[in-house]
Amino acid sequence: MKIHEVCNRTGLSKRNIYFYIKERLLAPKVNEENGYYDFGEEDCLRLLLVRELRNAGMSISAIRSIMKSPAVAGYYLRLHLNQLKKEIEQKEQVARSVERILERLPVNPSLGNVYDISKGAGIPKPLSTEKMAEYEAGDNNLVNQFLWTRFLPEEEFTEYQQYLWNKINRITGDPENVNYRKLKQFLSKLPQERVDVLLTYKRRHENEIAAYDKAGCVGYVESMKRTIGENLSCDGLMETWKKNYESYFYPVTEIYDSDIQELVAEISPWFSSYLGNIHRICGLLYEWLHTEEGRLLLARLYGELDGYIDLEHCHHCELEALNSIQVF
Amino acid sequence: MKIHEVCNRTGLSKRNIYFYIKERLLAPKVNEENGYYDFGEEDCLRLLLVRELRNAGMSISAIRSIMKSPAVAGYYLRLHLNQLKKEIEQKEQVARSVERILERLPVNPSLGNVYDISKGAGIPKPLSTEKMAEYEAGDNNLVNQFLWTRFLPEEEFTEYQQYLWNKINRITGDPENVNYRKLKQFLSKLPQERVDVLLTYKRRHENEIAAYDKAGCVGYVESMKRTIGENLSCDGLMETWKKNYESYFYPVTEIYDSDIQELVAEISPWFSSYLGNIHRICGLLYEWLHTEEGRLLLARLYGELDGYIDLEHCHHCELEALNSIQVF
DNA sequence: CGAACTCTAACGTCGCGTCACAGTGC
DNA sequence: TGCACTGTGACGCGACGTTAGAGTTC
Repeated sequence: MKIHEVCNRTGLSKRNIYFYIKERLLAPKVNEENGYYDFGEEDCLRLLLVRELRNAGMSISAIRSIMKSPAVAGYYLRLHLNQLKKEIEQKEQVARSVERILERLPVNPSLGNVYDISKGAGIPKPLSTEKMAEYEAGDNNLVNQFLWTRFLPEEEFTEYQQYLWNKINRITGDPENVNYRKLKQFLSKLPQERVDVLLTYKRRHENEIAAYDKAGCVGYVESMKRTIGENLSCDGLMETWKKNYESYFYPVTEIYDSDIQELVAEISPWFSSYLGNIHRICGLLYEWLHTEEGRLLLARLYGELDGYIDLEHCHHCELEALNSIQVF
Repeated sequence: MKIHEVCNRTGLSKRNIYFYIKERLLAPKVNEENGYYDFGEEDCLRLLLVRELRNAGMSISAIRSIMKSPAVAGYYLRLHLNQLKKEIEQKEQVARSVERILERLPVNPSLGNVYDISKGAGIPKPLSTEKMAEYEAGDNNLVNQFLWTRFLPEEEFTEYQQYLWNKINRITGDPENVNYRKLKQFLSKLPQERVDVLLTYKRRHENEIAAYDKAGCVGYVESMKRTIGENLSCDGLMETWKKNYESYFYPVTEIYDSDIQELVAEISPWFSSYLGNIHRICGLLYEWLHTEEGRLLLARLYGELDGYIDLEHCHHCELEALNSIQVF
């Protein structure tokens, strides 16, 4: 299919389609002889989807993330919804202020009149990116999208599963919840590529762990011993760890270790498997760290991460995070 | 005052202030010796006002119009309010659609899933500038701002005046009102500079007419004879007239000639004077056109403007408009 | 051979932020 | 003399629209 037909079928302009190609939202085949693009059905589908998401006001970069791995669609849609709500609230405030100005404005005002009246109308400050992050970055549902959706079953929820999912969102919905607030801030400051990398890496990696049998778990423990040792020697990684410990690693550990894990496990057999295996794995590693052989690594852990680790309080999650820190 | 202090007092950045100077929102004095700006109190006031209006989301060009002639502030604020309301409505529709998508989205969707669900969620088409113009460009209050505010008294309204003004807006608020709809479309298509020129020209010109005594009126009639004769010879102006007759000149004539004029005259002594004088002037001119001497011009009027004029139906406004058509 | 088509590059939009640089004041 | 300040110009952003031009197909 040549571009002309694609224009007809999608309603997009040629220039617009070229733009999306350059932005890597689609990569149609190229006819080597003349350099023409050769569009297929999937390219049309992608373009139509891009148009829908653009109409919804999503940015090209968010759309690119979705096109690369559709699994993150829920996360970015939820994020976008939060932003939309904030913008609506902002515009409504502005509209009310402008109405107040119009009510009070004399017929032939001077600049001073206009200023005095505008100043008194309570026009809000613009939404800066900082404030988007600093204050509440939307509801906690976004964090749950980030944490759990990759584990959830692919088929439509049963009523019970829906009930459990709603319950999770209700329990964690409290805006005062410290761990969720920290994660919200963390996520809103994290550049999009990093979010994508985290989400896709975690999905793949945790599914691997969920699929291990006992031998697999033991093998993984061995690799963790090596990897954690290596990571401890790398100053850059240790700095990353310390910098993100308060805002990411620790809150995630606490959330994984809270009552919520049971609810998620009840929704999702995958998460149940993951939970069982990661507990077994980290338990083995923890025991080994307290043997003669492991004592050296344990000492290095507490030496390097002075204050930035708490194995007694909750050992499994932090060890696994230390093992996977390269993706950061 | 140098720029550093202005930054402190206004909270704007240096670069931002330079930008506003380049955009002609203020023009501080320049020290000829070293080329430094010398800001005064009024410059600070202008900057503060600009910041308020920018926070309200107005464009630089609209703000420039207001800074040049604060009298148009009401018009542009009303216009901006209409746009805000449309944007809010649009965003709310989008937000509802995104919520529907999130409800229906499976946990690990394919691109096809995302597309099907998005398509079914009723995401609205983006607001194009054409649609802003083509459909209703907001409420009719904007048209009343355009038509009447320059006549209204500068002091705060009395209760009775407020009552009359509300009544005018109520009477003309019907979205089906043909003349108002035409004017709304006309205004929304007119570039901003043209709106400014029209508003400021009309304010000045009509105040002049309102101030005439009898001799002034007679003198003005003489000038109208000449000007209309000249304008009739100019093909460009005649084309302008015909092009805008249906969308502007005729609707304005009808509105000026409707019951509303009495309400405005009751609010505004200025308008009352203007109305009396323009009636007298156009009456004299109309009579003259039916004398031996004026017959030639009358014939040219009907010859040139075949179908685009209707002196019998409402003679005063069209003659005056023909006289002032150069501002178009 | 000419018209219609395909691709690419470059500039304009809007409201600034962010350098980089040259000149000035204390 | 050094350092803070003043001005100006250029580039960047996001999502394209709009030419302008070079090459290709029918």
